[in-house]
Amino acid sequence: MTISYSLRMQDEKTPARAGILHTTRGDVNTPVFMPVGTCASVKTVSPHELKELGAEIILSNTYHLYLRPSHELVSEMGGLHNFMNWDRPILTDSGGFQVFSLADLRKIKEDGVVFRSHLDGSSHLFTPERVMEIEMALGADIAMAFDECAPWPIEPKKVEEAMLRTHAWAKRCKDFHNHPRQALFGIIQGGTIKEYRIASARAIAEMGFPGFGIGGLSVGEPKPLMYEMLDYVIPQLPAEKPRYLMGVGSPDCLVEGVARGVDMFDCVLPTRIARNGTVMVPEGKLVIRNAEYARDPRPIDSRCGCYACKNFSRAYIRHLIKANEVLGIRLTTIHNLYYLIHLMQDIRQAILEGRFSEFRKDFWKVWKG
RNA sequence: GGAGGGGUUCCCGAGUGGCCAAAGGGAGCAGACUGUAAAUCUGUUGGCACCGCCUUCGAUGGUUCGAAUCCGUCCCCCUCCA
Repeated sequence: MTISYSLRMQDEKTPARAGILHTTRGDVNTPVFMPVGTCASVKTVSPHELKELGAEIILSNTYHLYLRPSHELVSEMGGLHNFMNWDRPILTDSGGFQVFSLADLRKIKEDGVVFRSHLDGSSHLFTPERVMEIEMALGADIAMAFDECAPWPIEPKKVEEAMLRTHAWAKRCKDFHNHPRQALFGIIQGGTIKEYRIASARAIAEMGFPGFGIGGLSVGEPKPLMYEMLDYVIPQLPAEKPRYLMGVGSPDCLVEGVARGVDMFDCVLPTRIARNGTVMVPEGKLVIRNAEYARDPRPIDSRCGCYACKNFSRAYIRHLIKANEVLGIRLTTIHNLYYLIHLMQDIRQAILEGRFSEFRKDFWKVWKG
């Protein structure tokens, strides 16, 4: 077994749980938030800083690294960890999300997906087998199966097609994958249809992956609908394996995801909104670029222990953002990542101490959205 | 002193009789952002009693049904020649 999950504490009132994900590159405490480094870099922050922020595992992307600099080059440079100088666990997404996000540049076929490169227009066929080759070459600790992330809203027929294709591809990924030090996670689809979600969870669970991605959510559907889907999916999954809610990362969704039994999350939200001048605070978000903070001497959040909050005022950070100084987006990125990583630490602690429900209640008392 | 060019809405800058409250860019203000084609994108930026009216294109006086656009005078800036 390349990866295993051990449960430390199961919440009594909810499916929430705290555990440890054991990988060949070390343990990861769950529930965990994984910062996203699509192109082998968590935008604006160094691996050293990521560690200081408390990041235990990060995400990278098969499709983007395949296009540039190419998986062969990464492999030649000693694999992804060596290439980017990150010695903790890495999870690579398969390119399944790009089936959704680059919808105008791809064509789905039964055998795989033909992408037209956004870099130079060239065509690239992504089959499950090809994706496995690329992910094995990159050498992350966890690889994701190649799936079809469907948009929302969409006709039920299309949801079913995407789901069945994802199942077929998951099987092909599993049959092809043979990296000795890399775990392969399957991905559950099924849109926002209860029957499909349950069927997909069962089908993927049956294939015996060491962990499960819950995909196709957080693509525009209302949050309550996403929560509802989690309520259907999680009970179908084996308790001894980790569950990963893909692409979810707003604080409220993290709390509610954990409350439903999710162990892992990733999201570009904290890093992206940071670059666009917004920071996360317990009340929700604070648009630091707005004029009301021009003369605000306070830190982003006086309760926060991050480097930005320990050293700089809102006025200064706003100035940096407005002036397009890179330090500005670095500080907001550092703050947002710190906030989410520490939110997860707090959640873990609450679960371990048997007070998760109170924690959740307190979170919602403060949260304004 | 002579010759030429120019002064446009916060800034740069287009417009040379009506379709002009005036292109475009910048700056400003606000919104969006959830497995990253994103330091991106969208909206907005004279006033108001806002499907209409008022004020604005250096100043002022004219021509005209109608002027940022044409004419007179004045003010200011730039280039070249003395």
